[in-house]
Amino acid sequence: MTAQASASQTARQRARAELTREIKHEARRQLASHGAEGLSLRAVARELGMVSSALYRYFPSRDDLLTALIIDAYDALGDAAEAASAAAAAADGRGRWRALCAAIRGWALAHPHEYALIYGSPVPGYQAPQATIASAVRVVRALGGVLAGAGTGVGAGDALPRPAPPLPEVLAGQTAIVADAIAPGTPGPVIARGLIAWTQLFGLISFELFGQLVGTLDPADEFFGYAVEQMAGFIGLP
Amino acid sequence: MTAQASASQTARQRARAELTREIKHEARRQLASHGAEGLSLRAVARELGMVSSALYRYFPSRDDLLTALIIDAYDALGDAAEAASAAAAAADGRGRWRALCAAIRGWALAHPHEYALIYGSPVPGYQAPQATIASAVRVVRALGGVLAGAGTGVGAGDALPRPAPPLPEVLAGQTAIVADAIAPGTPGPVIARGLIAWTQLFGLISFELFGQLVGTLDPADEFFGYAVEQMAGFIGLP
DNA sequence: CAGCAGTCAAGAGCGCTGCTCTCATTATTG
DNA sequence: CAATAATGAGAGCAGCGCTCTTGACTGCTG
Repeated sequence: MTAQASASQTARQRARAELTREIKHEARRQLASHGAEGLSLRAVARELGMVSSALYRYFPSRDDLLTALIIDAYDALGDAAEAASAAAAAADGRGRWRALCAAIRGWALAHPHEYALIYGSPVPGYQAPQATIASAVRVVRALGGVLAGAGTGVGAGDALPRPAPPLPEVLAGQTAIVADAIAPGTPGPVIARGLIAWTQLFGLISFELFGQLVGTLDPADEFFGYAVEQMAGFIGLP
Repeated sequence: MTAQASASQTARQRARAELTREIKHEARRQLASHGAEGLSLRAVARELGMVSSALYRYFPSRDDLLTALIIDAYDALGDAAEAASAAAAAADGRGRWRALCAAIRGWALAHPHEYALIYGSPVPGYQAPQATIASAVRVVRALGGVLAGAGTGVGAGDALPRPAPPLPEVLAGQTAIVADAIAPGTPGPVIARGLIAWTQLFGLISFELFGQLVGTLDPADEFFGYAVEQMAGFIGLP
């Protein structure tokens, strides 16, 4: 119920917003160098020249600070994905798929700890709040954009490289929900294959980042490119 | 240089082995209830009725205890995979693939924290020692066993549902190394597709366990089954 | 059989963590 | 201008991983 317009905040409000940003910035720096487990409120406060207890005026707990970083990370990845999707020609489904995969992997390699924060094992007692979901769905929606033009043009699911078996009941309902959210009107089997490609994409990136590929597929660039093309065929992109 | 035969250890040696096992057992219990981050040496010692410093006689650091748990987890998963593979009929490639996937997912769902320990984000400063790799490769080798009978019978990579493009140079070398390790004689494109299926399998399981599927594919049983069949076709299983 | 070397659990203590509470100061509001 | 709310500082609590020292115990050897 403040009479102030949001454009002209009070000095205190501006200072608060500024400090909140600085705290997140410093926390992200520590996250990048020491990982989520090494993120310490006291160290952040120390670096900012304040005392640790003062930090609790801005984030009520360490988990809340982590949640803020998680949302920021989802949004940063969502930005990268949406930008790559928008830059690609709408008619070239496979090209857009390539660009999208490359953008996602590129962001992950550039921000490994932030990627681990959102796609790695969740911190034990930590339950992702509803607020993160809206940001998390953005990258999935970008993938849905590719899917929308995949199977529909040439006659529903028949364009798939192999005849797709009909979906069992529960799965049909689930894919319908997903379709409504990310690619309305897309038939269930196409959605299902897209979701399989989605899990493959992030499974590969996670394996690369988390060290499952060392010693074998170590420079994973070629394998990643190969997988992207194979999965493009798998989801029915021409 | 002890004159004792390993079968008849001294009382001290047996006591040491026993306590080492008990420590790992209690640590695994805490891991299952509080996660890796919540694993506390002091709590383990407390539960065992000893003082924390005594525990350092058995594991020089918390990381060493975690490493022991990681190796145990890889071995447990390897056991489950090998048992499932051995139980399936050798001639039925797709049946063996199904059994293998089900066994791996089943173990993961039954031991989520241990799964997160080995396939989740690695703890920051922690570098997986060489000793873990030997155990980690077992489940991959089990998957290779399925692959060995996949594309070879009907004429190399031509049995694949879609013509597989030739592998780029580096990837060809990498798949050759992998083939030697898990499925000797298998052509590169078959190996590459198998590795893609591998990343898809674990990507899906990780998504399910780490909460990326809640609200959409939440009971993931049907989707998992569908993905297994689709990937079976993808890697060329009849 | 006595003595000695090696092994062990225990205790105290260091520096760190997240978090809470109180208190003085400052900015905003009626 | 005075009341109110927000803010930062400080002290303190319980917990953590880890180190070092101390005293007791075990099993081998002279």
